[in-house]
Amino acid sequence: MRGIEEKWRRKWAGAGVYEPKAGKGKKKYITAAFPYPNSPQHVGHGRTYTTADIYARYWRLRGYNVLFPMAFHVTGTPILGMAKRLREGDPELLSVFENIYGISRETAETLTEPEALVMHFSREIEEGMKEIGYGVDWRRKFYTFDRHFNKFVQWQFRKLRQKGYVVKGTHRVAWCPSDSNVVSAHDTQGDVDPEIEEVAGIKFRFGDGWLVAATYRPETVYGVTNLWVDPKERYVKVAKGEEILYVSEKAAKMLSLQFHLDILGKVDGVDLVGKEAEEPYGRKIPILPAGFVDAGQGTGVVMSVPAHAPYDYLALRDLGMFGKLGPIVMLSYPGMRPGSVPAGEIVERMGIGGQNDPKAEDATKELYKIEAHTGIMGIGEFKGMKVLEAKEKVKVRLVGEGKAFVFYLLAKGPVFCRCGAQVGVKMVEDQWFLDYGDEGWKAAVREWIGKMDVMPEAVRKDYLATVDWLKEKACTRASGLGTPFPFDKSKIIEPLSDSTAYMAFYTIAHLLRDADPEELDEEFFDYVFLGLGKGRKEWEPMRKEFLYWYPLDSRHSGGDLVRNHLPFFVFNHVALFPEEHLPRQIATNGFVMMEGKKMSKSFGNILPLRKAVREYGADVVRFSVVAGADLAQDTNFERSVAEGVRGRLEHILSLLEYADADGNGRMEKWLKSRMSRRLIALPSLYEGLEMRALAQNVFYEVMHDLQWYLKRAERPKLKWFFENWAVIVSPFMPHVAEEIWHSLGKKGFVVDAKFPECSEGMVDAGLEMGEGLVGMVRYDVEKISERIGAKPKKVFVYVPAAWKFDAYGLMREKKALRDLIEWGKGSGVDMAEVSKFGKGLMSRVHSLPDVLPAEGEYGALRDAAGFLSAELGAEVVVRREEEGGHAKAGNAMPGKPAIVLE
RNA sequence: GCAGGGGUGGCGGAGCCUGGAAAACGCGCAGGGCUUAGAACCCUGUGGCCUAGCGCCUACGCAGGUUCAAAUCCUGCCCCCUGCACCA
Repeated sequence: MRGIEEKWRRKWAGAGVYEPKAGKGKKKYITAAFPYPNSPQHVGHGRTYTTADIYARYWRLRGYNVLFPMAFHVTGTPILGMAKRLREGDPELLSVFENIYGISRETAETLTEPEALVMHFSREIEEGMKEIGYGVDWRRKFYTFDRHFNKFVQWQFRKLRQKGYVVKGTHRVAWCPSDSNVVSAHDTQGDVDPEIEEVAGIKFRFGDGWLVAATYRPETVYGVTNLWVDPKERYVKVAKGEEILYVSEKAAKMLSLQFHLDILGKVDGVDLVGKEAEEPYGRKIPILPAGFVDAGQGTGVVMSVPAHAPYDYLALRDLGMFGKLGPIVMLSYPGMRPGSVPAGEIVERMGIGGQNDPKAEDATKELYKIEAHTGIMGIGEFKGMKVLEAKEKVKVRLVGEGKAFVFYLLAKGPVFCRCGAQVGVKMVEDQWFLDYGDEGWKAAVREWIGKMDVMPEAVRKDYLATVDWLKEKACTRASGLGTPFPFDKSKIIEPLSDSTAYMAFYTIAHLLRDADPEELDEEFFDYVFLGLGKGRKEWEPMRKEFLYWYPLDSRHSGGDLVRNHLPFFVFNHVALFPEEHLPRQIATNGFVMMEGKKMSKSFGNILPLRKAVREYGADVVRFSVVAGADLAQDTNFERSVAEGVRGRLEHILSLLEYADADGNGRMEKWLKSRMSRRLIALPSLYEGLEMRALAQNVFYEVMHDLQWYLKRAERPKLKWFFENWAVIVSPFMPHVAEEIWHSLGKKGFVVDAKFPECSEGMVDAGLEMGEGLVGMVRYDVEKISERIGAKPKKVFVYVPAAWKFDAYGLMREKKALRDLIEWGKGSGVDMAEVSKFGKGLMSRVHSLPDVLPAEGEYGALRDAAGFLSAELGAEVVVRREEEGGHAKAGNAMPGKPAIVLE
């Protein structure tokens, strides 16, 4: 198999089959998301590319000029970390390289620079793509750190800025103060996702300044009875602008990432205890000690609402002060007993001992859920309003009155960086954004998504939902490979922002090989991509190339890009190009699992693409990664299935010996009829990328047909079959198809052949029904033999009486016994029989299937009598019910002949 | 919390949009064929019961409803998966 594959790949390449010329006839331009070369590809990566390649190959067969290019996305930071770890000789990574990627230590030691690393994996991936037979136009290959490409991206950002879509502002990120770096989930201890949440810091007048309590429930300020501090912690007096605040020392450290704070002095928590503070509406409340206060979260000060917060209730009870202070019940909800204290009730119900009882956390969550979602405010300006709405109103009001300020902290905190330091929330100044929150831009994007083809269609909703919640996207990073940001060259454009319009760049990439990147200025790209300005003579070919290939006809990627890359891609196209150059279609697919499990390094179950190709052959791998499930679903790569595919393929190739002849007998007509059905159905299946149905129609069901044909035909004549099958299967299995094509003595390549035209006229439903009948009779006879435990010597098959066919047709049409009885009166048939027949059909009168006419049924069975005799090892006699001879003959129904065994 | 998707045999999954004989196709398993043997391949079977097949019964997360007819349409409930960003 491998020899065959390599032979055809070489011939295709030699003939430049996949290097289309612009400007000739109808075209299809198809791209798949370019790979990030930080590892070799596994079979999972193969799914998207194979899907796109199949799609591209289908359109070639339909006579389109098809462009399917590929490049490498080397932008990003992970590759920097990987190079660093290689430099340091990280044993874990070296082991992954050796055991999973198959890269020797000696080679790994040469890959300590990011550039060397990406080039190594790019070559590896490119080789793999060639080996699996993707019809890529490699002349257009580029890397996203190429200077030509950098110029293109910078042009793109200039255009976006001219439209006001590139903006500058502050931005909050999870931040490690020790590393001075942005922290994401894989940088934290325990891989905690550092989720940023907004909280209200409510100010309580205290001495010369304010004690600040952080809360998610600002609306409960009306129920506050006291403040909590941790007596064992140290607190600090700080200046935030004009204001003087008191917070815990640990909290101050975290807050200083968000605000400029000057530390003025220190005070021990225990010294705060017993003092008084004033809540925003003037009530004096005491400051009390509590053990549950976490000085590292929020501000280290907690406002106490004992009626609605189990912790506050418990801490107050632990102090023996419950009842002396409040409680103030400030909201109610359906099902709450009048006069009850919700926090007290839940604490009693759950039998919670004190503030250190772990169950207190569950009680808090449960009560919060009820109160936040169903609660109604009972006191204050917002009395009668839903808690859910009041929450926001109270916050805005307090902030407006200077009695609170908004800040951010990490949910589920405290979160720790791998280096050990506590992670905080930092406000980054001078951050550049792409303003995907711009309503005008969004509206245009929504409109275009409405017009585009989306496959699978169900995903359209996801795109629209994503567009709705998209807002400013930080588009630069401090480091990494890629394109320098044109308005601040010290920054690099981050990977999801430099990969949104590169499909346009492919159209000219091969013509820029020898160009000086410095000459690729705004004027150049304006002319080539937008037709602006006068242009120069030497730019003409590129302008033509772009105008020919654009718009992009189909974009392919994994479903994981639906929430980021793909909407960005639409946003950027909408911003840059006129409507006639906007993408026409997006197709996304699910993941590939390995033997039912997610592929991952830790499971050690990653099957590299090139290894799979070596083991099973390119065509088998291509088929296996796409045919197992519909586009949207996750699919499963199973070795047993791949082996099954390979086995069937070998079987089918062994039938090539029968490809020397054509025939026009009953069974050849039958096979042509079956195939014609598929040929007629296939275009819409290919165009809709209905992978599961395609797999059935070009492979599995074709096998079934062949098996029946081989059983029924005297001497197989498969020339016509192979001539057509080679073409329709070639998108999935181009190498095998090419081999068949040439063994038939065909000229040219099958990958360039014309998709077989087929007319309805070649479908013979009657013939197929007849064969169905033959199969059914065989099945029934075997069933009966089994039941009576004896092989028959003679089998009588009775075709029903002619009148039954008329009666059946009448029942199908009228669906009423009365009409049949009327008909029976004039037919001369015994009325008892007519009535019995009709009653038998009544229960399923709404779903009677189409059947052959009497002569057709008789003819089909008579023709197959010899075959049935041989199969059943008994003489088979086909008779008409009218001929009589056996009592059971009367049981015959259209589509269900009576059978008598002797 | 918000958004999106999903519950069908031993398993992966068709069927749902557009109601009309659920389980296509594959995997696994069982029996048989071909082989010195094996692998591969081929054939047959695979919810239960049965008055020889053409038959009956039971099944599509749970509970209702609409209909001559519901896996499919409607209502309520239960459970599961994915995403929530600056990152590939």
